[in-house]
Amino acid sequence: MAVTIKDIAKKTGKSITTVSRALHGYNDVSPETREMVERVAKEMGYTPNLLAQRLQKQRTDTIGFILPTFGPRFSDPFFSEFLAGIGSSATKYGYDILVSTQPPGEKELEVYRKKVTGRQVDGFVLVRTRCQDPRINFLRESGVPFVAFGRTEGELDYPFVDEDGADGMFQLTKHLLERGHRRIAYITPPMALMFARDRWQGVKRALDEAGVSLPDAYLVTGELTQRSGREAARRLLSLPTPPTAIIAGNDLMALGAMSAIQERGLVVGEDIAVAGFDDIPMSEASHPPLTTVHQPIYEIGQMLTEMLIKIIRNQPLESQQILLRPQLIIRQSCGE
Amino acid sequence: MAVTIKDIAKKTGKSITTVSRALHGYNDVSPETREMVERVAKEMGYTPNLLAQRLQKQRTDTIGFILPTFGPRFSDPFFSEFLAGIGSSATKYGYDILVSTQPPGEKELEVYRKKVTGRQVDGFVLVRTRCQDPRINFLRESGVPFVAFGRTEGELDYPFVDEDGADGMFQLTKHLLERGHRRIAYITPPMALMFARDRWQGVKRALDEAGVSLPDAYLVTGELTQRSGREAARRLLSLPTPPTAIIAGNDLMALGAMSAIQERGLVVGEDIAVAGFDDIPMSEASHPPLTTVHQPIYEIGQMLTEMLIKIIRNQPLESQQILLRPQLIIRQSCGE
DNA sequence: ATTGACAGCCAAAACGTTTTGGACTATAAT
DNA sequence: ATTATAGTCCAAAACGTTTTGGCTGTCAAT
Repeated sequence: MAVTIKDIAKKTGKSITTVSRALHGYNDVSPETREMVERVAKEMGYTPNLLAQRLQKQRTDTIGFILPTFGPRFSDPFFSEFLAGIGSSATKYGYDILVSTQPPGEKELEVYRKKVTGRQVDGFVLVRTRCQDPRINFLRESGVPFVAFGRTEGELDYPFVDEDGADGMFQLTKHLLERGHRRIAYITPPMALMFARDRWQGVKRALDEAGVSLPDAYLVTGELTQRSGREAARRLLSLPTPPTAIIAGNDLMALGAMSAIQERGLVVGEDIAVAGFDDIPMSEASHPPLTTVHQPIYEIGQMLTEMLIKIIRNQPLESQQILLRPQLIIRQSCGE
Repeated sequence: MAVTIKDIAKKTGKSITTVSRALHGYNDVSPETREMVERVAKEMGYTPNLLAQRLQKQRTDTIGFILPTFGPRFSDPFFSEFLAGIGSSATKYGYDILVSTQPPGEKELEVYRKKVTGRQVDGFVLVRTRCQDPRINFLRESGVPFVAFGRTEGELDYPFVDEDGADGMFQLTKHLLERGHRRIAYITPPMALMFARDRWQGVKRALDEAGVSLPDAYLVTGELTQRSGREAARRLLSLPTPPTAIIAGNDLMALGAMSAIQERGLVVGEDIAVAGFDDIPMSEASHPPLTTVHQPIYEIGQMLTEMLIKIIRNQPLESQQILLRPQLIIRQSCGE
């Protein structure tokens, strides 16, 4: 069926060794032979069998990326942008991306292990790090190259890119405090996620410094989706003394919160302020446009991939831990 | 480094043949041997080298999916949901997904070709079909298994799943007509995309049947993003006689259009109606919630993947072409 | 005439599996 | 005592590459 190096050897009358070497620019084949081999290869439509190549070379030129899907309707714009970033760098360096979907939990590590020992990938891009992240321990111990988007608690001896969520939320919360808000509520992602804890630290610090307290009822947990943001906001709005400002741990939940406010007939930005984190494209187009903290997802995907490839290739890394300074994006959802 | 079948053979004192057969449930190995092999394999942490396995078996258990990325900020919630659907079925049947990013154009087919002849994938899931789609011609001719989300012009002799966009838009447009709208504008995706043409047919037919004409200036093209939807809507609103209703070819553009309307101080659903297509999660949470046509992206991803796997395995397909009947979702963006 | 250097070529091993086509032993049937 | 049968086992080939460690012939220098 598919044409192999053997077919070319037969056609050209050379050995398969010579064909292989001719195609790879070795200098122990004569120019005429090389030219002939190349011509025949092209004529016959030869493409190397990557499986065989990889088996022999003991590397896969493939990067693993495991999507932490929760439930069926999984539609986080975050991931398509991130994946596009990974893809752009991967393509640039001739790598493929092997994607699996696997919810966090029991079988998770097994998937990672299988991909590694099964020689399917050369390394991993991790995403959504948890405070105690078994994946990181596992990969660190087994010596598999990996990079992470996000940090963990404990020792940070692995390569990562992260945005300083504490600083971002600090800026954002301060912005709200400066605008006079004192009853500020926070919708947090599950605290097991490292960035959730991080962002919460930022909120907390800003409030503490201003001497503002946040009652227990003002701290609610959402699942990162619009739907859960809306439900969380509904609860907040039903409190005896509802907040005058709601900060959400990500934009999707902030947008959900906006819709909960609007369904009550209140005006976001006037009656109540809303802010998010991520600056997904949607946030610019919402009504009112959402005040948020920018995160360059696409670029982070690119950076991580390039770092990973360097690690795989044993090339030096100029900086193996990158903490990005967040940028506050002020729009109208917290008032004019 | 990694433990191979050979190591197990050495340890157990059996041949590699026997080890292989023991691990695969052949009945020509004694129960004791089988048990011993299995125990040792587990002890040593054996995982088969998938590269070797695949090279030998001449199949890859991998599905190819090539993301048609346009430009750097590529953040379409559509794709993460679709990918999650593919992933769920792929995992179920033990397949992996190989993802590449590649904009439509010159080098596109080369990527497909390389993945096939390089034995990286057993088949493809195609997405965003174009009216004249070179990918389909190529795959059809080379006999590679594939399934497509969407149809093309010309002969439809390949397996696909699609939602009847013409019917969906027909229903939607009729809904607007029934509500008294006569000045209806349409923001279309690029007409080279099959679903764009399809949906436009539906709009057109509804208008024709009602004897309503759509002036040239009311038909504008967007690039499927919020940003382009907003820009298109701005143009429409600046017309001497602006439309009273705007239909967008997808939800993202509809949401962009809503923001253009709101930035003019107009009220969506009262001053002007807006409708979209897709029913992405965002549409439910927008303000006002968007009237749209539902598309079960996740399920479509699943269906396509299962179809593809059946084709790869030469199993019969109960129906190889599926056209889904769309469901109109009426919310508030076209009035109460 | 020998030696050395070099250009051009190739057989065979290796990567880790699965499968083919037996071989061997013990027991049962003739 | 021979022949079948069944139960275990295995050597070798195959999948398509790359790499190792040669070999052969030519030419120039000694």
